Parts: sequence; C-alpha cells; structure tokens
Amino acid sequence: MGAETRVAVLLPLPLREAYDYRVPDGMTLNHGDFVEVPLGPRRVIGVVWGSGAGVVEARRLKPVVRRFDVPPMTAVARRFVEWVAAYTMTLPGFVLRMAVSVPAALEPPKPILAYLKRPDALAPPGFKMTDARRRVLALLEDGPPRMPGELAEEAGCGATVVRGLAEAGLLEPLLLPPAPPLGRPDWARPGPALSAHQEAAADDLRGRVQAGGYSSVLLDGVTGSGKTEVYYEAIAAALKQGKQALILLPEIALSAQWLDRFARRFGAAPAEWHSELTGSQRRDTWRAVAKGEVPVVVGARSALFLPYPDLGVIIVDEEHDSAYKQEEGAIYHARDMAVARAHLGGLPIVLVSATPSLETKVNADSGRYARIELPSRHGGAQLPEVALVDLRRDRPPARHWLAPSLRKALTETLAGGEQAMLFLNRRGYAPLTLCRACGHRMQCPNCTAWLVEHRLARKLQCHHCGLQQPLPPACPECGEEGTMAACGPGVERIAEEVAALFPDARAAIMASDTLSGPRAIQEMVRKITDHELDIIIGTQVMAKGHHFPMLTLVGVVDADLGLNGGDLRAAERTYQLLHQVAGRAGRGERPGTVMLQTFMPEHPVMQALAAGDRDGFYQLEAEMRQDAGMPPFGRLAALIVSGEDPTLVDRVAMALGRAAPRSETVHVLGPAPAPLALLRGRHRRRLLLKAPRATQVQPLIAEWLGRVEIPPAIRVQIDVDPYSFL
DNA sequence: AGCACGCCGACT
DNA sequence: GTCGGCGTGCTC
Ligand SMILES: [Zn+2]
Ligand SMILES: [Zn+2]
Repeated sequence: MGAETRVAVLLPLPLREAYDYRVPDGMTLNHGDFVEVPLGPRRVIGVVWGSGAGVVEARRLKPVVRRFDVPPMTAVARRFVEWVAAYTMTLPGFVLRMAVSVPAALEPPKPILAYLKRPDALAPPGFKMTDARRRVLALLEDGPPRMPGELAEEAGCGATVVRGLAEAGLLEPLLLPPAPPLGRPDWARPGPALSAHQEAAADDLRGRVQAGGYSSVLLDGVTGSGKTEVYYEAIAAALKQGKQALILLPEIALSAQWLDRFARRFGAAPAEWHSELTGSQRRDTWRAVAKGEVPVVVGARSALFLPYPDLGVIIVDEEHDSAYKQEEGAIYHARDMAVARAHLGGLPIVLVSATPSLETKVNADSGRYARIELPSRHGGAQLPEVALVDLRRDRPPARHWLAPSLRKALTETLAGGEQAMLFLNRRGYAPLTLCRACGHRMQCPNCTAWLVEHRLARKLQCHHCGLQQPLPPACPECGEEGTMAACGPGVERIAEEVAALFPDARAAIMASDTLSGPRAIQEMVRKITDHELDIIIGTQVMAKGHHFPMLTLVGVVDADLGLNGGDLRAAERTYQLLHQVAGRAGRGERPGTVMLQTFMPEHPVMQALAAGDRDGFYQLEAEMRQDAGMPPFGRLAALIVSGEDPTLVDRVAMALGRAAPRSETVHVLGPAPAPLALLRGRHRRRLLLKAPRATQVQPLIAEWLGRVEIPPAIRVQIDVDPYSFL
C-alpha cells in the first residue's frame, strides 16, 4: 500500500460494488482516504476501499480527481459499513452514504467574513448617511470585528444596511479563522459522590474501558437509581485514555436538560447529533469528530456512523426504545448495530434501561452480556399503583373516551392541586372521518390508511406519506353537507373532552409533531415543573431524567393498543410506559396512580401490569414468545415487495412465495398484503421468514432472491429482525 | 442516485 | 417537422 496505481473506491451510491480508479502521478493514496472521482459526466465523493480489483482494464480507468484533506476513514469504520451492509442486506454504498452524510465537511471550512470600521474611509459621492447606517458604524467604534448578521442584529437593522456600508467601502472586510470547536469535556473534573452500589458499578465499567476489548453490559436499574452518573464514569475513563465516547439516546430524550446535566459533570457539553441540526452545524461537527477534536458525541441512531478516530466506549441509553429501529431507507436497529460496532472496534458497550428489551434481558440472562443491577437509592416501591379500568362496564359516554372512574380520579387530583397526564399514542383529533349519510371513509389515495383529522390545523392528514388536504365541507362521495363525522379519539379530541370537563384546568398537548428539538422539549418540561399546567395530554412520555413530583395521576386512554394485533412488542411497550410513568410521577410518600383503560382486564399481561410484577411480566412475555418461536427465541426477516402495478407486485410476490426456502425449521409465511398494502402510491406485499435463533438468514435470503427474477419496476426490501408489524 | 440515450404524442 | 414525456441502463 502507499504506491498503488489503481485503487477501489466505494461510492455512496446504490452500486453493486466499488469502482476502480487510476491514481494519478504525484498523488499518494491510502485505504480509507476520502477522494473525489469522476463518474460518468459528474464528480462524486468516495472512500478508497482497497486495492484495485483489476476487472476493468487499466486503460479504461479514470483518474482520481483529488484527495480530501481530512483524516482517512478508519479500518474499523470501513469494516463496520461492510458489516451493516451484509447484515441488513443493503448495498454497501447505501450504508456508506450514512457515513459520509455531510459531503461539505470534507472541504476545509471557509474563513468567516467579519467587518471592522475603516478609520480612513471617505463616503463615496452620492452616499446617504441614515440612522441605521450610523448605528452600525457606531457599533464598530468599539468592540471586536463582527459578522454581518451579528452587526445587523445588534444595530436592529436589516442585512441590506450592512451590505450597503460594505459596498460603499466604509467597512474593512476581515477573514477570521473558522470558529474553534467548543469547550472539551474534562474527564479530570471530580464527579459527584456515588453510593456504594454506584461506585461498584462505575468501577466495573471503568475497568472494562481501561482494559479495552469488546464486552456488552446491561446496566439495569429503575429511574432514580443513578444509572447516568455511573455511565458518566465509563465516559471519563475513555476520555482519560484519549479516546472518544458515544452516547446514543432516543431523539425525544435528548433535551436541553440532559445536555446541562452532562455539562455540569464534565464542564462542557458534548457534541450533539440529531435531526434538528442545521447544515453548518452538521458540517462542523462531522469535521471536528473526524479530526479527533470531539471527545464526546451524544446523538440519535445516525451518530453511530460518525468518523470517530478511536472510540473508547458506547453507551446506549434507553436501550429498549423502539425509536432505535430505523425503518426508512436502510433498515437497521441502532442498538444491535452499536453492539456490532463495539465488537469490531474492540470496545465495551453499555446498554442502559430500567425496562430492558426482552432481547437484551435474554442476552443478559444467558451470560452473553454482563449485567449490573443498580438498586433504587431511595428504596421502597418502584411501580406506581396500577388500576385497571374495565371499559366494558365502566363506559365513557358516547363519543367520549374517559371512563367515569378516570374522570372521578381526575377531579380529585385537580382538586388536590396536583397534576395529571393522559396518554394516547394517536396524534391529531380523530383517526377516521366518515360520512354519516353514505358511510364513505376518508382514505389516503396513496396509502392504505385513513386520513387523520387535525382539527387545530383544520386539515386531514396522512401519517404515512404526509399528504394534507382541507376538511371537505361536503361528502366527496354523496355530496351531502354537514355529514362528515369524526370517529375515534386522538390527543386533540381528548384535550377537547378535558376542556369540557374541566374548563378551568390548564391543559396542553404534547405530541411528537408539536415537540421537536431540545428547546421545545425543555420548554414543556419547564411548564410542567413550574406547575403552569394541570393536565398534559401526550402521545409519548416525557424525556428521561425529569421528575414531576406534583404529577400524581396518569391515565392511559387505550392500554389495549396493539395488544391483540400483530404487534409483537405491544405488551413490552405498555410495561415500559408504566415504568416511565413511575419514574416521572409522584412523590416519595405519594407514588402516584396509573389507570389503564382496557377492554380485556383479564388478559395475563394486564394482570401482571396491575400486580406490578416485573419478573412475572418478563416471564410471561418470554414464554409467549418462546412458544411462538418469536424473537428473541427465533429469528424473523421480512421481504417487502413493492411497485406501482399491483398485478406485477402480486406476480413477483407469488413467485417469491413459490421459491421460498422451506424446511423442518425454516418457514415462510405469505405473501400477504403488507401492513400498509399501499404506501406512497406503491402497492406492497410481505413475506415473513421464520427460522430458529441460530440460523444465518442472510445467505438463505440471498439464495432465495437469486432464484427469482425481479423486474426493475419492482423493489424488494429486506427487513432483517423486523420490529413493527403495523 | 444521477444522467444519459431512446422512442412515441402535441406544439411552434 | 421539432420539443419533450419519462422508461431502461450505465457509470470504473
Ligand atoms: Zn356521503
Ligand atoms: Zn398516505
């Protein structure tokens, strides 16, 4: 290596393989280098993946255009891309695209333009001095050079005023070096005093980080057991060794409070990586990470693919959270990929949860993962009191959704000056709108889904493709006016019911589409903490790390959601919800009450939840999955066949069904209409492969697909370890 | 993923 | 007669 004349370059495109390029004279390339190469008529970026394979004759090779001045992609990172591609059965280039998500970061940062006053400047003829212009010049009389945007803001004028002055030659342009990276977290700062249990746990993790090498640990403890302080010590240990630490968090948990808490421990905030970042923030962060200037990154699942030079530890907080499953584009589970990343990089990974996923719990039980249990620091009861509300007997009034017993509890809670939360995982006002005259249902033209009414926005909306349309004044089918009726509840409708029942209560909706970014989450937390709200109606439970002592009642409007549908993890999610509520709500002496509205109170899962029986719940859940041969005791993979022509989709799906591998232990179910049989205008059929746990499903599927001709108009997506069945 | 080439309908 | 629709196919 080093003096190669041809190299294989992997491009972040859905191509079958890496392409060979000629290394021009005077250029030296190493494996992992980021390069620009010609591709057809255009130029694209890529990564030197290895030595040229030599299939294409040398004289046909195009030369590498240039090498970018950034540290090369490490061998571990490259192997990770290949591993993810192989595991998820996506093209390597597609996975690489996640690792080079910010092409602009490869270019050296542009110097920043700032202005200084020109002492000798004379106004050109025709120049008019205005108030705004005078204010800008006055600002520059003292103080440092400032960027045009800053100047405009401080002077309270538009950007054009500054530009006008610059064009008139009254400002001295100055190119400042790009902003230095923000403060670095300091591992040497003394941490808080830890309890004996925490200290023992921290010692264990520190030891693993210092020793290096792969290991997986489940850090299991209820909210309030101090898990975060414990994993901070693992991070400190990694930083001490000059390595980086990555903390994965579900997006909703990445609040401003979380960042503040980290900053209090380490003296500086970590670098953030989530969907709310601007283009320039992404660029600066990516580049700084690549250059080893960022010791700690906290982020959502895509942070896994950042260019860490030498990762020392990975923390997956809230490891059970289903937000780690990426369903669009490349389909992968970030928690599982993180474990693979740790394995490849030879470093410890810590999976953190108060309610571990069954997968992780089984791994810990079997000894594949180590387990550290943290007892509650406060001792005593952990689960709140759980009451089942039997909706068959305790019925809400027609077209209302809160049962009399829940209403009564709300009344008492509010009378006592305490707060309540109502939980319903349905955005909008009503999930279905139909015509009372003819029965016509408002459906999305592109998806097999009802249009959801959003009354506040005065729109019907498809939650799958984003289609929006105004509420029709008359039925589009029969033309009758005033016959369109909302069916079923969403959070907006619950809010309406609450407003009618408790006109004086201060209520607010907290939904994933109304709360985006750490700032919005922080504001909501503040309102609850400062008791500016009495009732919160939410689609999800608030971010971790918050405790609301005045919140003493939580009502789950529909605890059955998905429990008897095909959703494998519905029971787990309800259990996790209860636990989160327990962690957020109530005071020491008043732990709070959770009321679960259900049509099947006798269901064993409901009974286990009501009894607060953690072990019983997990055991029941494990037995059910084991009997059904479902994960984590069996393996699943889904094939989604999609295309615009339903007949062709059916034909291909049938052909796949006929060619399916079948044996004593491997079964293929389907083809059946996929959960969303029509999505964004594409018809979908699904085949489900079920195999014993130890089966390597990828070669099986590859062989299977090889036996069937797939026309170009048809796409076959593979979801290894499918998560949602909805 | 782009961006070409390529073969059939309505426009200057 | 051209302009342009986007259906297949290639890019080292
Ligand atoms: Zn009608
Ligand atoms: Zn839709």
